[in-house]
Amino acid sequence: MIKSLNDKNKDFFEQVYDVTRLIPYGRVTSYGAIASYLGSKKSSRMVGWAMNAAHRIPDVPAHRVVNRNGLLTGKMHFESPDQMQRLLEMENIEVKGDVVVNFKILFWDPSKELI
DNA sequence: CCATTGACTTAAG
DNA sequence: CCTTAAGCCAATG
Repeated sequence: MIKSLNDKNKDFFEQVYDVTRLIPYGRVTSYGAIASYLGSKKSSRMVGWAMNAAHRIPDVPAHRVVNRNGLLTGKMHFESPDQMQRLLEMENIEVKGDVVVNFKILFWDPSKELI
């Protein structure tokens, strides 16, 4: 152990990354759903913050995480504002007016679909 | 150390 | 439909 990163540093964030990686292709979920699955539904803000920090992690499909209305609230934080929508459309997810069409059908709830 | 902000959500008016 | 307010908690100034 040379650098010894803080062991506790990977509590909430790491779990968020894990769940996010498990989102199936062509499906989406919400910050609240992830937060709820991890225990605190009201910590959805932290999920958003985790996504912000997830930029350094290539395996985390942050574009599959939207808010509870299917709105692409985090699109501003991508390389370009239209990148998020583009990535979604690339997975056959239709986006209209920054909102995921059929969001409620494409919605992937970790606490229900993930065991 | 205190204040503000934010990729959120829910409730109330 | 729009505005406040509250709850949550890390990061930033």
